[in-house]
Amino acid sequence: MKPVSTASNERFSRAEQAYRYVLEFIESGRLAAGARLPSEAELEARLGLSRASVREALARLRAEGRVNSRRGAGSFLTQGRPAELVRLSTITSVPELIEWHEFRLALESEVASLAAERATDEDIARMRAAQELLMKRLAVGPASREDAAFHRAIATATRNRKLEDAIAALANHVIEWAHVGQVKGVMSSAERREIIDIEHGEIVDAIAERNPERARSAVRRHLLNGRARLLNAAGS
Amino acid sequence: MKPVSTASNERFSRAEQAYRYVLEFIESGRLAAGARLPSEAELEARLGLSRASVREALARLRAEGRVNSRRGAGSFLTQGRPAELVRLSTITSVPELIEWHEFRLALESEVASLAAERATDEDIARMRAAQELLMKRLAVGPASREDAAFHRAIATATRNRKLEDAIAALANHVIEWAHVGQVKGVMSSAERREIIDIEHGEIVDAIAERNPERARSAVRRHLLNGRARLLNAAGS
DNA sequence: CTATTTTAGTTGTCAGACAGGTTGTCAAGG
DNA sequence: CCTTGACAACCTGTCTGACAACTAAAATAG
Repeated sequence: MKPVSTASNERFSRAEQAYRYVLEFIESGRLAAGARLPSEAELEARLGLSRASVREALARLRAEGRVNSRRGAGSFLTQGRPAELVRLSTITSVPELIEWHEFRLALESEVASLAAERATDEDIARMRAAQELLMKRLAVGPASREDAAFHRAIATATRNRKLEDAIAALANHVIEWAHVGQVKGVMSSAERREIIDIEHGEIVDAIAERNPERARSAVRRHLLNGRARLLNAAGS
Repeated sequence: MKPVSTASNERFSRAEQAYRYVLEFIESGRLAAGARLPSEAELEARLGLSRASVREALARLRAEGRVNSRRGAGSFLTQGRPAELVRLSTITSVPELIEWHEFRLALESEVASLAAERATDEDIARMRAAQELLMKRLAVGPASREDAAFHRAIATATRNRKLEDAIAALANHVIEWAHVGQVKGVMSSAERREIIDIEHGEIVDAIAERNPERARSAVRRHLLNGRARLLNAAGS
């Protein structure tokens, strides 16, 4: 049953042969956007491979977003673009930093609201723990990682993987490039620490009390204050 | 008023359950970079799934570059991380569709609010034009592109390129995969058209009025209604 | 101690089967 | 005419069991 291996073919796994075949089929343009591609059984027959190999190839194409499979119906070409969301590129200017900051604000305020609706007691305990760790580290130096971890702990409570991933990536990204704005400034580090403690505390309290609106505005205030701190140091 | 529960739903495919399990295992940090993950047989036993499902999950992780497998040896974590925000990959289940929908809601409501603060008269004219085009096309058939264009017109007014790009990508993505939910509705297409017309009208009016809060809640209502329409099979 | 062989464990692939969902057909009834 | 409902054919998702190809570590022979 197995295909006579013209030994040069054996450099690719069976699954990869199938992958290349389908990919070429797609990119040759023989299929319109959204069209159905041959069924797994059909490919199996055409390629002389087992369904497992064919399915492995399709799984890869699915993960790459080129193909979409619907049970009972078939596998279809994805219409339009290959689609990434947005790339986290290097930040080179203050306006760009602000753009990301707005992006973050949009996600985090909604996240806080959702967290207030869905957080378990364990979630809230984790937030408090993260906050405590952050303050402890902040007492002896910078603590970007811990700050990101705190925001991530909130995102976890939403039970939404996409939001969680985005928050984690964004928090890291914005924090990492914060040096584009002049951070060191008007405020003593002790002062900053105290403000962060208060603001984070308000966020967690609002979530603990299951108050979505309060959580949303607490986050909003926190991030807007952070932005103001960032900018007015650069401004004056 | 209770939100649709996204967390405990058993509607994840088996392969996706496995995917999420392994992904969480990876990201929990219990594994060093380059370390070996549990064998397929082990995962099979832990999750109570068949090897086929486990392999499908691993295939996806391989395609995403998080894992690489060596025959005879095992599957290993890849070292180093891609610095993307979040990838718009295949949507395979209703809960996943809802996750993206929530993501979109977070961005779009903030976008509407910013648009209300910043939109020029030209921006608003463009929104109205996009809306008109959408309704015209909707009269003769589906008009996903035009719908996405409308939402993008709003995003443009924020003068934030990151938000604009993300909105465009997300609107396309969610719309494109909408078939995962139950699209066929209790509602006639004429009814749907009218509702969309009204809801979109409210959004533009709020922005034209320069009323951020009203714009935010109009978008919120629009998207939540859209989601309800999408999921409608379970509803009422 | 070194070199070789054995052995247990792991991924890749094959085969067949069934479950659960979709789509087009077609006849009955308005 | 066309709508409606049942139905059959088809498709993907998943399970089961098996074997082949390969690796790495243990066991063994020198």
